[in-house]
Amino acid sequence: MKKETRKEEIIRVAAQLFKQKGYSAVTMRDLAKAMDMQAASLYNHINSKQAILQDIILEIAEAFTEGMNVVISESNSSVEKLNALIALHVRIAINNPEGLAALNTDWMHLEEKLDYYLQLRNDYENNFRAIIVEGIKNDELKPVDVEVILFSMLSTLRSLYLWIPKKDAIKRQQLLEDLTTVLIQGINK
Amino acid sequence: MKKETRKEEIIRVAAQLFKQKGYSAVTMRDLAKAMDMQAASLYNHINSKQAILQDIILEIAEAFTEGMNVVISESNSSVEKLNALIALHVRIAINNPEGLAALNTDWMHLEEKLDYYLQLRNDYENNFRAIIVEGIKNDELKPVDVEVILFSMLSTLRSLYLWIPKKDAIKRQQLLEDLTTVLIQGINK
DNA sequence: GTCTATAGGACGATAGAC
DNA sequence: GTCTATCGTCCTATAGAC
Repeated sequence: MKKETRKEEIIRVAAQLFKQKGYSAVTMRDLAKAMDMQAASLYNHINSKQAILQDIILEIAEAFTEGMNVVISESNSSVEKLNALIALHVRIAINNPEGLAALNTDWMHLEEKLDYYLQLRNDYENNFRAIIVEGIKNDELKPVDVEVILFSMLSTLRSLYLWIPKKDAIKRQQLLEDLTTVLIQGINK
Repeated sequence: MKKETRKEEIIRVAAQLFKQKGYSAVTMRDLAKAMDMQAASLYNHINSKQAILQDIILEIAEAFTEGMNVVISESNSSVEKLNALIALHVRIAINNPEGLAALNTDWMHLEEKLDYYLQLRNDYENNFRAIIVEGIKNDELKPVDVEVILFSMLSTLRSLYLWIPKKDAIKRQQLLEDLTTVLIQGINK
């Protein structure tokens, strides 16, 4: 494990604050206070507040894109692909819940990089949708409206960052199994 | 239908802006521009920016509390209660998607009313959890971890405001039926 | 790499004329 | 009920000393 640079530390602490209050409500003075330094000193490590947001969001968005490509190329059945996507979301949510919070709630405050982010998100959703369509076509999934399935799964998976931090390590292992059951098999007996 | 007062109009337009950029990023000058008036003039109708947020969020939070009380007193089986809760969320999301956005993403910017809001939300979640526990106990639901079921259902239902506006009226009627299938029966064939 | 000082502008909100 | 003018504060970011 490489030692964390000062810049990485600032970005990590910023993500924590963004999760609590949102990007717009966090000031550089707030961030400086949490880092135990003066606001002006932050600018020796980062270029702007906006650049911090870009770092946080784009790193995760690109991890999802990469993960999706692996799932598409390596998994076989549609249900297998959906299982792999659930695992992808759980893994990223455990690794970086604060960054995911920023991605989910503050993406609209991206400036130059907004279009790039929206393109990544759109591609991801289209790939997710195609897997569901395929699953219905080959009779693996119930013939429910594709958009409703997509919406329900993505809503749950995108909210994981809110719940993961409340679970201890043991329960997190169980989470993946239970979540797969609920999302794929339903809760009705 | 009563005619909309100027105050109600301001609050409605504010909710639209809050949904787009979040409470902190919307300025009174933004709101004034959307209302086609000067920022100072807003203060003849509302007391403060904070008071607008309170109006939007607490009205919806209280509607959920009232809806939950009706569900608990009127429905019989656990699955029936869950069906009624899904319908409650769909109804409120259709009526006021902008207000729901503020409730979901800007509740932490409530000041004096924050504790009251958190109490309502906590009571609501406890009632929801009790219904799931009851359903597992009387063998209506699969014995999956209660928190995972609660998390999955609430995540989907709380995100409805993002998807409802994208659907036309016909598809909205279908939404309730499909959503119930997905959330209760699962998607696996 | 951190500090003090501050530029230059935007913020929420009020005063008072009409 | 809306306007113009403005107050006092806070914002992001830079300059320059150490």
